[in-house]
Amino acid sequence: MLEFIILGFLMCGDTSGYDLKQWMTKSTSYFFDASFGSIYPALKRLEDKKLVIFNESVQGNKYKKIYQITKSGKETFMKWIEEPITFEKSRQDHLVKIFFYEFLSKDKAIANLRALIEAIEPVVKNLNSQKEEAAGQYDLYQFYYRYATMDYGINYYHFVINWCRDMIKKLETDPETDRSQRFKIK
Amino acid sequence: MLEFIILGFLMCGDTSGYDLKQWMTKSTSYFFDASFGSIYPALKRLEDKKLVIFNESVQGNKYKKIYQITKSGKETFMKWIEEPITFEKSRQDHLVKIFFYEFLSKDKAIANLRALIEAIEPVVKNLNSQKEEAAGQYDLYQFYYRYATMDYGINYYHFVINWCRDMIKKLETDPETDRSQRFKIK
DNA sequence: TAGGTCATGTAAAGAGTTACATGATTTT
DNA sequence: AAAATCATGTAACTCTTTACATGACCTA
Repeated sequence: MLEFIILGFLMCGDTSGYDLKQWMTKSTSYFFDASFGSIYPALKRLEDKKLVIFNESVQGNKYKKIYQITKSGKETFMKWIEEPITFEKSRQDHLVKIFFYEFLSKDKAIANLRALIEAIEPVVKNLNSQKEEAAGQYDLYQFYYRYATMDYGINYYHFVINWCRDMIKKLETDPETDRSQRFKIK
Repeated sequence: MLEFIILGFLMCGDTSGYDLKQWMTKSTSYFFDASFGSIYPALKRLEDKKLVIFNESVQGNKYKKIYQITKSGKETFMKWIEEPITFEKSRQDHLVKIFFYEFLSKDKAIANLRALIEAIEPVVKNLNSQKEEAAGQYDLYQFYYRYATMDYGINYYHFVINWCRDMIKKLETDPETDRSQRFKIK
């Protein structure tokens, strides 16, 4: 997966491993991210397979490896992008604890759900400002799909926040939902 | 994470490694799943830490290890469940290809988006019937949170499907969105 | 001149899946 | 009698992060 994403970014223009990470942080990190510890070895593998080449850019004593996609790399990428999208159930770690919230007191459940909302809110704000920034810089038509994935991200976060809010509301109005007493450790 | 989920299931009652997997498939697989290759070693680790114990259940020549949570296991679980929910950006693999769909022809993009919808639809249907099944068997109040997470799943899938439909509609009505010609391999 | 950022890379550890091995029991 | 399912377990592999190492450049 990571190797294809790198090829995708290189389809858009030559860049370094370091900058690749910056691009990911700015544009894909809300649905896909990678650390330097996986990016650099991935570039090495792509180089071994001759899907990318690099040119050393030296400025003073500072050097940079500028990677470029090869013809074979472009073909590999196009083959991948044309294939059907495989739908994998994605892990939603925040649901795991909530699934077992029957064991938590209602007050604590509400407090933790509120804290979750507060943890998500800055992420949406960040994504919103990224979208606005992108709107000023790029052509809406050419980057149609990127805008769409950003909208996906924003709406997905809103969905999670609204689901939490709904839950809090129901917990606050229904006096029957605290069953945690049953499970007190004896 | 897996170890805590196992403790959570054992909080609800004694069970075997095999049945643990069945429970996960039925109730958490749309946001968390694990294979036997991770469940059995996890049970072993929990046993080493004395958070669970097991009793051998022998019926004829067939044996089963029935695991039970210990007092220390319950305390470990309760400590975990009370902690704030950490929000991690979750990988949404289906977005990765779409992010780069500027390189795909509009026709192929639409076809692949339609295929994605068709891949998600049976998953929603499955989750819907699970929810109905659960509604008949369990107390709505006691399993309030489980219903809520199922609703999350169903609504999340609907969200993805609607986002894809919206995209298809926009692609079909707007003649400007096919820019893939630019990127043909020379 | 100290601390932050730029820039690349590696080693170890973590968390998981896939594939296999084993053998009993149940279904067709 | 064969095939599917029940039931446990291990070994190899994959993919990833974290932590570290190195060194240059930039800014307060």
